Amino acid sequence: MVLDASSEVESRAVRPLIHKLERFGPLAEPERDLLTRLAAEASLVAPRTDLAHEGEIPNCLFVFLEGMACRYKVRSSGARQILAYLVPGDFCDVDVGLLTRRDHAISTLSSCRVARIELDTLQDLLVNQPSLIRAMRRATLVDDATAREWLVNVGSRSAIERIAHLFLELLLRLRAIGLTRGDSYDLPVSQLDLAETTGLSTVHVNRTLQDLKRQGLIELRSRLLTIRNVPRLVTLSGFNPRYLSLETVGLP
Amino acid sequence: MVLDASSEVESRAVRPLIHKLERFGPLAEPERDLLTRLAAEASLVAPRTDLAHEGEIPNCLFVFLEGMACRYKVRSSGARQILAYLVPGDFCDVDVGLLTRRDHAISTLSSCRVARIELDTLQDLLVNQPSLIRAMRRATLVDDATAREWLVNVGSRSAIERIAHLFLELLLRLRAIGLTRGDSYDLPVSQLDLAETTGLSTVHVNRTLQDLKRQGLIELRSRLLTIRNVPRLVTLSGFNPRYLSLETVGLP
DNA sequence: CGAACTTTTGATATCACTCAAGGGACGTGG
DNA sequence: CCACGTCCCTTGAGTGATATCAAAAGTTCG
Repeated sequence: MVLDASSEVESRAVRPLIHKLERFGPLAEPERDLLTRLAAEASLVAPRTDLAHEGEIPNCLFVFLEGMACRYKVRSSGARQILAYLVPGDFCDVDVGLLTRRDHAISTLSSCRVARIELDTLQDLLVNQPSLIRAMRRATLVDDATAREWLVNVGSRSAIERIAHLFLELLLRLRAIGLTRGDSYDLPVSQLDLAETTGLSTVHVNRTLQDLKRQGLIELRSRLLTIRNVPRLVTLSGFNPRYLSLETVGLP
Repeated sequence: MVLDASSEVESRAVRPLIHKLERFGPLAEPERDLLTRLAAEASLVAPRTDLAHEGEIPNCLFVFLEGMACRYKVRSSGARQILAYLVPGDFCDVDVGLLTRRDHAISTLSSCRVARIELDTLQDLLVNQPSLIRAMRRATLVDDATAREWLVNVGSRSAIERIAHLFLELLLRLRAIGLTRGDSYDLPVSQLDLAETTGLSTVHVNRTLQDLKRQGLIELRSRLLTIRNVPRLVTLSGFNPRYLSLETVGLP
C-alpha cells in the first residue's frame, strides 16, 4: 500500500497518541487502525483559535495530534486562567457525553492538528472498545493528577518555582511522546500565556525568566526552550515526576 | 421492618448521597437499597485522620456520609495544599481500580462517617449497575469542574475573593444536600485549613475573615458560618455557580 | 488546672503587581 | 524596499498585597 505525501503526515501524526495510550497497556491491531483512520480526518487549526466555548453543550471529543493547546477560563474581570496544556496525544473528556454544558473553553496556543470524535462514534467506542476506553480513562486520571499538581503550583510555589516546575513537566510529557531533543523542546507560547498559566503578571514572568537564564538553568530563544541544568531545576522547584505516571521516561 | 436506633442513623446518613446522585437521573429501588446497605457498614473516623496516603496503591473507593474531609498534597518543604473538600454524598475516584499509586492523600477535617467500597464490589458495580456508575461519573465531572474553579481561585483572585468564593461554593454544595439552615452552615475547619486551601498565610486568612465580618458579609463563630449578604459576596468574589451543576438549588 | 491548639495582634519585610514607556520582530501594503 | 501596525518582550520606578516573625490571648479538653 502506497501512501501519498499528505497521508504520510497524518499517519506520523498519530504516533504520539498511540505511544501514549500504549503506556497503559498494548493496543490491538484494529484499535491502532481505528486511531490511524481517526488521524486521517484531523484538521489543521490556526493559533489562538477556540475549539470549544464555555457554556456550550459539547458534541465531540478532541484529540490533539500536533501543536500545543490549552483549557482556560475567563473571569468576569477579563482575567484569563489557563487550566491545562494539551500536547500531542492528549484528548479532552471521554465522558463528554455526560456533560450538560462546558465549564471552560478550549483553545489552541500554536497551530495544531486536531481530530474530532463525534458523540455517536464515541458512544460506539464505549460499548465496543473497552480496552481502548480503559486506556483513555487511565490517561484522564493522569490529566486529573496534573491538574492537582498545578493547584499546588499556583497555591504554594514562588514565581521561579512555578515556572521551573511547568518547564520540567512539559519536558517529561513531551519526551514521553518523542517531541524533545535532549533537554530541548518547542514551547510555542507567549510570556502572556505563561503568566496566565502560572497566575503571575507578564512583567514578573519576564523577570523570572531572565533570572532562570542568568542562573544558567535554561535558555529560551524564539520559542525553543533548552533546560541547561535539569537536576538543579528539579531541586529548585521541588519537582516530583510521579504524578505524571511516566516511570519509563525518567529524569537523567 | 423495625430499625433500631443505630441503623436509623445509618439510613439517615445515606440521604445526601442518594440526593446527590438523583440529581443526575433517578435511581432504581435496588440501587437505593444497595447504597443503603453500603451506608450501614460505614464507620466513624476521628478528625484529622488520614484515610489514604500519597504513594499508596489504592484498594477501595471512599464514600463520605457525614462530616468534612479533604484531598491534599504535601510538598517536600512541608507545606500542605488542600486540593478539594469532600462533603456528605461525595466519593473518591470511581476509576480507582485503574490507578497504580495515589498522587495525593485523603484526610478527614472534622469527624466523619465514611463508607468504603472494596475494589471487587466496585468491579461488580461497573458491570452490573451501569446507571449508578453513570450517575457517579457525572458527579466526578462536577468534582473536576470544581477543581478547575479552585485553580482559578488561587491563580487569579485576591485573598478576600478567594475566601468569599470558597464560602459560597460550600453554601451551595451543602444546601444541595440539605445541610444548611438559611445561609448558615457548619464549617468544621481551622483557619490553618483555610490557609492551606486558599494558598494564603494563616495570619492573612485571619485578617481577611475580620475584614469580611467588618463589612457585614459574614459571621463566623465556633465553626458556624453565616453568610449575611449573599448577593454582595457573589459580586465581590465574581462567583458564578454554573460549574457546580446545581441549577435546582440556586442563589436567592 | 495545665498542655496543646487556635485565634488574634503588632511590627517589619518582600515578593510580585501596576503603570508607563521604549525597543525589537514580523508581516502587510504601498 | 520602505513605512507602518501589531504583537511581544524588556526595563524602570513606585506601590501594594501578602508573608514572616514573635508573642499574647482565647479555647478545648483531658
